[in-house]
Amino acid sequence: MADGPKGETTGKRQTRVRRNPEETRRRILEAATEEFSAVGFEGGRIDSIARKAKANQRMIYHYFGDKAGLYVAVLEQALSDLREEELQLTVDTFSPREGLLRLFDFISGHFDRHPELVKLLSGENLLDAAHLRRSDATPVISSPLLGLVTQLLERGAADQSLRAGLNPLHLYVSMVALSYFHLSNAATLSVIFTTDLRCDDWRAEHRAMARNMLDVYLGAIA
Amino acid sequence: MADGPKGETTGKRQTRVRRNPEETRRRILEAATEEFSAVGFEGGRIDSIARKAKANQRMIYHYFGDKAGLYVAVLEQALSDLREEELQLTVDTFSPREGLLRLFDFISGHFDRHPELVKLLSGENLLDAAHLRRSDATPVISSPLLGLVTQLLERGAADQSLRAGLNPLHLYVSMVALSYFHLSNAATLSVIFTTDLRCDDWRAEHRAMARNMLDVYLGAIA
DNA sequence: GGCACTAGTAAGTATTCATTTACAAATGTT
DNA sequence: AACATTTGTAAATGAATACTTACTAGTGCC
Repeated sequence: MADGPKGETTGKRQTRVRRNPEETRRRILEAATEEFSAVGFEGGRIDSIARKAKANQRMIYHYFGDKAGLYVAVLEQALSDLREEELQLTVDTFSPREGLLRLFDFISGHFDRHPELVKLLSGENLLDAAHLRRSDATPVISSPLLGLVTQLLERGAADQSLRAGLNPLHLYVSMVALSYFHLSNAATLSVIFTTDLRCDDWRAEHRAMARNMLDVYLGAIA
Repeated sequence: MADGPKGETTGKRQTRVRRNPEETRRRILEAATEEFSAVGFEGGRIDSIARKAKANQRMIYHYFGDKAGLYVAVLEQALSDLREEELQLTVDTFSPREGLLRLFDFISGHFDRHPELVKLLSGENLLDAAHLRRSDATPVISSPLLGLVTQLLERGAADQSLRAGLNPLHLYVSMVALSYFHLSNAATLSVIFTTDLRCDDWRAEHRAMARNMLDVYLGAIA
């Protein structure tokens, strides 16, 4: 039983909520995603995350080990979510060109719907992917989408609707560049060009223009 | 005159180097550029910057006010350097299409030669351009390159080598996307795809592919 | 019901960090 | 030469921060 002084704190304590380890861990992860995507790893604060999660700081160390462990878990969760959606994609019923355009639509749509992923990836690159390199969850971060690009390019070479010998990784990186950059760098671009690159109209128009650029290119590499 | 205890420190002091305020300020700015481009604003450390600069921490506050002031000065310097190079560009003697390709070559070349600018811009976007917004050096951060894009598109519309009505900012942002993303996100892409996107061969090939994509697109919007 | 273990709370600790204080030396001005 | 100002050094300070310690309460198992 508690001694005097400590017994006093018992009176101060609010009644504890029922235990729910999965729910606590989930809330911590969600709060950490919000925090790290807003200010990056070094800007993130453990006490701020605990507060947002309505959990004790101790629980962060209990579930994740340390701040870096939490951050890696956040990255893995975000990349795992992306992978889950990528695994739903099928492009078998489309022509190679249309299939590639559908992949572009998926990529740009996913980044539009998940600005936190854009921020997390940008932040992790700032740190030279030092934390992601430590991840041992390779299967959850690997992207099946490159495989789809490869398949489509092979199919296009076979039916001669696309030129043979195209490098899928180069094409993939260009497609992602056209989907990602206007989101990731919207803040500085808006300041430098005194134009709001964040409004929905601008973004929709930009996606359409970028999609058209890709489409024209795919038509030309026929 | 020094009192007793403090007089003792005189004996400890190394002989001071000759004063050179411009040189000290330059070394601090250079060291801060290195530090902030490596780890971002929040990851940057004043003592680390002072050490790299071979200057006293006090001097950082003397010249720049505070950490944020130093960071803004770093951003302004980097953007001013870019602007200086952009102001050297002329595309008057080129066809609109060739002129735009030359601008693409400039953009991608500048980012290749200045990886610290890529990191600084990515880092500042992570912070929602909060520091850049505070900059009052608007003339040095504004980019003349968009004006060149605009001129070329207008000239192309006039001589009918390019379609009329194209939005210069959308085209500009796409051109920068194709020049920047493979550099800014090379770290995470290398981990996810277990391919080194940092080697020179990969980058040269990627630039050529991206340039071709732009070229094809410009040909198609004739 | 008792015991062992885990989830969770509250508070504390050591270190880090940006910034300031106090002062000395170099330099410019009179 | 004396004085004023600026550049620069060294150390200190207060706040922030990640993480740990000590403990309590909830839960599972026997």
